[in-house]
Amino acid sequence: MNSVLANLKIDCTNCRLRHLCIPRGLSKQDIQSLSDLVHNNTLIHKGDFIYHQGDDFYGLIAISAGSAKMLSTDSEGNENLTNLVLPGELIGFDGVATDTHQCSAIALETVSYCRLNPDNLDVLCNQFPSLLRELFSHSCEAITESQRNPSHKNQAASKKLAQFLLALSNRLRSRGFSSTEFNLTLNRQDLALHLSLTPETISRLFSKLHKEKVISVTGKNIQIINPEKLKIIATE
Amino acid sequence: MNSVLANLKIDCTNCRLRHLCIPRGLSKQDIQSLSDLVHNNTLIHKGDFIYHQGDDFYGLIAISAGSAKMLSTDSEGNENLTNLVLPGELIGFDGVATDTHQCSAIALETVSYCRLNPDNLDVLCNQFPSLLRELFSHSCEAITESQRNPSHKNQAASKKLAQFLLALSNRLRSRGFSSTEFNLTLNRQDLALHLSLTPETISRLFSKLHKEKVISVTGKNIQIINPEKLKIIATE
DNA sequence: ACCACCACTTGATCTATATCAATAACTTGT
DNA sequence: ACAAGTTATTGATATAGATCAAGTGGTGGT
Repeated sequence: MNSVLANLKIDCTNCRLRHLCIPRGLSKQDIQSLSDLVHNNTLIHKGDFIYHQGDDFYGLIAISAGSAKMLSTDSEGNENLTNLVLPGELIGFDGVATDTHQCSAIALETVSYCRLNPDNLDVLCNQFPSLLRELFSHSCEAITESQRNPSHKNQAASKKLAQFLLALSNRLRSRGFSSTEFNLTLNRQDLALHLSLTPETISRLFSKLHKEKVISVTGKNIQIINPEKLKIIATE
Repeated sequence: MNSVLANLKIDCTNCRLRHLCIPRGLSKQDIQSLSDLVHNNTLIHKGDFIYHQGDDFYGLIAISAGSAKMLSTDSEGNENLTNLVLPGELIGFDGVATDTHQCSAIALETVSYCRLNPDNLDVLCNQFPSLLRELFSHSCEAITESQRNPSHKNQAASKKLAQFLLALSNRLRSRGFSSTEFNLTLNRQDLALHLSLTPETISRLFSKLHKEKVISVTGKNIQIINPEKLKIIATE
């Protein structure tokens, strides 16, 4: 490949997201080794599955662009939207313990991702205990997070929505995106599923917050107009 | 110590819980090394804290007898009962990522536990990558579990309670206890907190299930009389 | 550009569970 | 064994959000 595009090849050493992704805590040399083993920047489209619930463990996946949703269907057939995944975030942990994915990961828009497959993950973990240590720490953080702030918890619907919006805003900021205006890639149905509410309630809440000039809602475009007020709603 | 009690000294190689505890996946020799580094069988009483939220990471702790509750207070001061812990279960993961415990662990009755302190954990993980691998797997399982089956999720109160009782019954069975009759060490208030309900609702549900002869409730003693019916309630 | 479909909004009603309140049954300490 | 405090039960009422229903708007395909 002799084009200018060749110079744009992204690997882990020059990835803008490297401090948010797998290599946290690795040396520069370690990152190079990681980079050699990672499948870089696979591109998929809206609605495509990154992996399906029930699939063999597909490896650890860092979303480099776009967003995805994690969907899990329980034994009764009820769907659960466990997470919204943003660029720089890592998924695939649901396949580690059982070697079978317990959730599906589905693109909400065009998504680009990097993947460390299970074999290479083993190789790398044997070579660099610090990576495994990092992954252990990462997964412990996720447990604590999901147990301490369960978005499903019974509480005022407005509080749940405000907390979701503020958490999303913070995650976007920490990843270099605007924290005050963003595109909500989840639709009302998915958001309702995530917060254990109905689409009608979500819709009414958006209308109310819009009318009260706390946020501006135009379809999927959200602007946070009065973050202070939103924080009050999130805590009352 | 020249008494017969000396012969009862329990270490990881002869612990009845070894297959449920930290050593899953370790060789016999590895288990011996583990045993040498573990503080065995500390005894504490009802209401005592194993560690407090905010404490420095205290290590990984295996409950060998008795039960405990994990309590987490969020920034607004709301308490959350994230888990009930049974003998053979491992806690302390909430201190790994930040080196500070994000939850408190409190004995619900007389509790005996073994502890692997942070320094020895590091030593052991460097020596036996398979232990770290095991811990990583364990924590991934916990993430998946808590995201897939959020006990806080909005759904019929009777369904949440039935699911809780069945899950508890299964955990007890897998640890060699009776799955049909047990002592509920959580009080109504704690159980309400755990399921995001009120103590009044818990009480009414117990009365109803008792009247319908699904379970028998005498204070904290629970007998599961009609497990099939309970399963139906848990899924409807 | 138009049509058909799907997602979203808005309104009216219903219901499960919270809340408030009073009593009953345990615990704990002396 | 008793008193005092705590925890659990039971009842009456209020309310947030689900459900049912109808209408609106945006999107994608031909």
